[in-house]
Amino acid sequence: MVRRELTLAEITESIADLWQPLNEQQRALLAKEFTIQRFKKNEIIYCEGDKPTHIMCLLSGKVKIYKDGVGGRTQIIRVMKPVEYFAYRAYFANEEYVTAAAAFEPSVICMFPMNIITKLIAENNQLAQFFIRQLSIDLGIADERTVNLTQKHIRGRLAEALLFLKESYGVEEDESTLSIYLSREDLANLSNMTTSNAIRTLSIFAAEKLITIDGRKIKLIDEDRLRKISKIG
Amino acid sequence: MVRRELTLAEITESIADLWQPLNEQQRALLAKEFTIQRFKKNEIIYCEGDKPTHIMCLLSGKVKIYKDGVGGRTQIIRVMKPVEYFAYRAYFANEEYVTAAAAFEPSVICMFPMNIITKLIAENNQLAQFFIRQLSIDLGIADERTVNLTQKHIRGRLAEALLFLKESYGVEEDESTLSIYLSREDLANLSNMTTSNAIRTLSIFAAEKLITIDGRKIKLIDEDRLRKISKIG
DNA sequence: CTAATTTTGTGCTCTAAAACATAATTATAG
DNA sequence: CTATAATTATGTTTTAGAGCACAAAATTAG
Repeated sequence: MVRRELTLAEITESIADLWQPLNEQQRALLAKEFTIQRFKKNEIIYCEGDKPTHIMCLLSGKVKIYKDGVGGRTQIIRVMKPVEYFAYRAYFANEEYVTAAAAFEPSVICMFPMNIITKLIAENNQLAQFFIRQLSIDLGIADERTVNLTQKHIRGRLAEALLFLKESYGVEEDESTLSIYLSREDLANLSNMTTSNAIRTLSIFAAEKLITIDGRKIKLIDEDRLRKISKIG
Repeated sequence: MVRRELTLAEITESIADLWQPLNEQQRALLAKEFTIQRFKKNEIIYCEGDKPTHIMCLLSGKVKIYKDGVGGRTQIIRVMKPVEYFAYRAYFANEEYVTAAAAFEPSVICMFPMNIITKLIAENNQLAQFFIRQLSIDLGIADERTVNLTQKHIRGRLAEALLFLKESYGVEEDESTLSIYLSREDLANLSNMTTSNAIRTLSIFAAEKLITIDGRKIKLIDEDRLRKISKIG
């Protein structure tokens, strides 16, 4: 892959949510201040406890937001796809990060200093409303997720994770192979189970012809039934 | 208890977070539009699936935000104390409620139409920032909670819930009896466990002299150890 | 290419917590 | 005040899922 520089035009097209509400002067300010950073596969983007300074926009690649809990277990809280914004919550709440972020795949991230963003928010109400909306959506997802992760059984949680991955990252040309190739461990951390249970349950799903597996390639065969399994828990 | 009408002065003092950023004209608009509603113990305030129309401010009483999940189980997502705002997330996200709310105790709630609030947000940036901050804080709590509820063991979750209740609602004059008297079922729904496990674990805690129980009165005796149990999970 | 390491797959064991059963209390309703 | 229902308490059984062991396969490093 050629690592040429992205042009300003390409970037501003990508970051529309942030860019569009701004006037000329505000855009000039933002254009002057952002930086682009590249992350390798599995590279950590920020850690729990770090002080937040920048809002990040994933331009390309795939990113996980996760949290290490008790007993060496990890929970993937959400996943980011282009062109989504993340890493700003803690700053707004005036906290350190309570989560960490890492790249599933090689990723390109655009960073804007949060002090600029708060300045822009203060003078641009549409931008404020963008964040209100985004945070509200994410909070709803978090509430939903809490209940699903705590109440559903393993099969339900894994089925849900597979459908969620399809929804988030889409499928390949065959219309059914997930476009993201996760390790069994990541899949387990997404669905709140041990790695061996993720492996086992995946095998069972394959035996039941709900999916086919070929290494990390997962193909959803019977989505209706997966949806049912996810629903009933 | 006398159910006299609250005066405007009393109310505006209570709702400072919302009121304070506003100018005279905005305050007049808000004062004209709010309503006060009383809820009996255990009365439902709104249901999952309802369309959100008002932001609510709990003036007095105690409220739970909860979610019914699979298999007849319920998860208490958060609890409200005076003078906190709630029930606005879904409106901002342009969704129906994904949670329900009910009164733990007789409660008085001040309701403001959300269309007025959005109008005020559009013209008052401080108000917008209040919501950004609040949503950011709540999202951090939700992320934290997801991991605690999924990874900690029963003892850890119950200890955490007890400490959380102290922090949220405080204690009586003896400095150690929780000011909220929950049913064992509510306690279980708060800590993601069955009612019998809440009862059992509470008894064990009492036997270990971590707490004393007298009906629904719970007294925290050894907070340090409770904190340790909560921490290690 | 070979060795070392990581990831995946399966089987087996063990345990935390759910599910169930049954009293004993305590509220609530008529 | 009594009857009914709900809540609390405890004991027992069952089971979902964690934990562990080990082998096979796939990556990665040298």
